[in-house]
Amino acid sequence: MPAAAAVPPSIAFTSLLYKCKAIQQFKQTHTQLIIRALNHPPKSFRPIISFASLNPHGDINYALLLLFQSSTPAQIFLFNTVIRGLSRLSRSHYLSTSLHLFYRLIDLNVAPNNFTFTFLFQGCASCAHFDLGTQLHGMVVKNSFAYDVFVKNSLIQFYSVCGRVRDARWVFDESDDLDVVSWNSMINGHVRNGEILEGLKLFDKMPQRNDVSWNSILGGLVRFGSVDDACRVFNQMPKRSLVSWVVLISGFAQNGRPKEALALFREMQSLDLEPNSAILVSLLSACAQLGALDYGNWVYSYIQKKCIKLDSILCAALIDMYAKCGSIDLAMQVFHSYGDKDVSAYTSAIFGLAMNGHSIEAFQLFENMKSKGISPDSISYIAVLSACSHLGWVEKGFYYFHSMFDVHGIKPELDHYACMVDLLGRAGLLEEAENFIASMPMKPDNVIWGTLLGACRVHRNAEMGQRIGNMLIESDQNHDGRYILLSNIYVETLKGENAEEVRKTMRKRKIKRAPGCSLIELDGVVHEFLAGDRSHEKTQEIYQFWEEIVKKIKNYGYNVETRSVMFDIEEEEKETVIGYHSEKLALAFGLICTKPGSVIRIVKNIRICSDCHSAMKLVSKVFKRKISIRDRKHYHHFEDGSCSCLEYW
DNA sequence: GTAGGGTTAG
Repeated sequence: MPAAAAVPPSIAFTSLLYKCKAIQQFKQTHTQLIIRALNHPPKSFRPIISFASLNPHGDINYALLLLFQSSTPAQIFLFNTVIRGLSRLSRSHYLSTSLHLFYRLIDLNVAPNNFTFTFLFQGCASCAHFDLGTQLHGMVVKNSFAYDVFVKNSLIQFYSVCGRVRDARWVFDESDDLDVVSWNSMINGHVRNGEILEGLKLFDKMPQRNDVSWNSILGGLVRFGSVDDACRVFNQMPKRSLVSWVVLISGFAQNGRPKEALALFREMQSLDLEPNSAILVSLLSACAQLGALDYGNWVYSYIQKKCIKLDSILCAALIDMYAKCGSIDLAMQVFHSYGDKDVSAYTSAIFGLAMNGHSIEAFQLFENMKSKGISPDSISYIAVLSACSHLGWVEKGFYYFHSMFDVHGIKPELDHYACMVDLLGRAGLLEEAENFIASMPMKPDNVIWGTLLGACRVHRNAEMGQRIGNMLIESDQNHDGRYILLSNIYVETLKGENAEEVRKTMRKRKIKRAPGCSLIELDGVVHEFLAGDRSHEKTQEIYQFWEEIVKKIKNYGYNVETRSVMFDIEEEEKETVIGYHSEKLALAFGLICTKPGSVIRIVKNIRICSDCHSAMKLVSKVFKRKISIRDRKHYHHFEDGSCSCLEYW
């Protein structure tokens, strides 16, 4: 035998276990240990239980098994390690297991210590288990572990997460040995509960600030204050960490300011800072909002180049970006190439298929997901209901709506009801939609009524439209879109006077109509057009070319359709206004600047009008171009004279 | 070969 045999294998393997970094290495060593040492020597328990409990690739059940199999006397250290691992998993059944271990310790006459309580409070915080946490707090006070600053900090965190900011503050105020983490936890407690001013007050009083405190304030302003205030704080910060960039970039992306998100990222790049996956998710969301496919492609290639792990969030964001940029094929390529599909990857793909006019495939994917044993969640139901809506499949919609609770125990929320109202409304079943709203177990919100109002317009129901429209503009006076909808319903049902009344009210209340705006990306630069816009550097060319386009498509039967224009302008002017709708300018620009045969992609902030819709169909035929337009609600892929929406919109 | 906490993320 070689000289190494002199070292007893159990000790040799135990020391090897400490050195393992990767799961494969750990498993191999572990297997060898079991084979060569015939069993787990007591000394090997610590590294194995630590790895199994705490490593992301570990196995908490294995740790539990070993803990209970051990014939040596119970050691508080090992119990604490497993409780710590359980707490991290943030699932209530794991929290019960932790509690079970805690009582077992007491049964065995082993005293829990300050570590035990810290980990238990972390578990209570991650499951927001208020009752259990307060009971344990009582024990902590009795055992005077409450003097440990770690225990106190975990209590502050626990109460804050449970929304009990007063209790958290009580722990904080009672203590005289606070450290920087206590301050940060308390500031964050105020901020996450919407008490920004309290958070700021504490921030001002803080003896020393590190970047975590700044980031808490920054995050609070993004969530509950304003992104502009957050910007000001960002500019004042003595030192920014990666988290600061994450917060502000995602703040822009989530508040409908995608261009600023991209601009801030550019600034970050100029400082040679590398983005993490949270930033990439925000960039993808910004690209999705802008329809910026080239930029989105760049993000994807960056992920591949830097070998950034494609987790399920990043994967879902990529699928969403491609789908919203009109490239459903690329979206599905990402989806299929992703090995570890979870419900969010499926949901993004189902949404993407539905929104791009492939509802049948969306249903198939939903069924396919279930057959793989992945349970649909509340959001995936919204995706599949929207697929029903795109096809006008009312019965199927109700089938899914009922199966949600009956089969999967998911209670329908406002969004699901809104999908159903949209489905019924678009299918022309307006009264059924109204009855459905009346049957809701919760109070319908304005989004639901707005959905029905939209359906009233599509189906020209002036009576119901008037009733609901008036109710809506009174209950939410600042929403410009609903005034427009109502006045258009009047115009289209030949009730010009009523329409004029709506306009008057709008003027009196100083409500401005949000301008229609279209975006088109060219070589990574996003160009923006408003209706009748003359600010683009190629304006002259664009307008001239549009005139040529109109001449050509008129030969194929194009007639300017002015039905959906405001009623209070002359017929001739209507033609001019409608003639230069933003998507037409973007289209002309796209035709001038892109190679023949390439796809033209446009994103519009409001819904496309019927005149633009028929013009696009003809252009796709006459100029032999695929045109994809994403409007506020739907996708329109125009090809050879027809549209993927099949006129159902 | 006995450890622990605070900020971000669809």
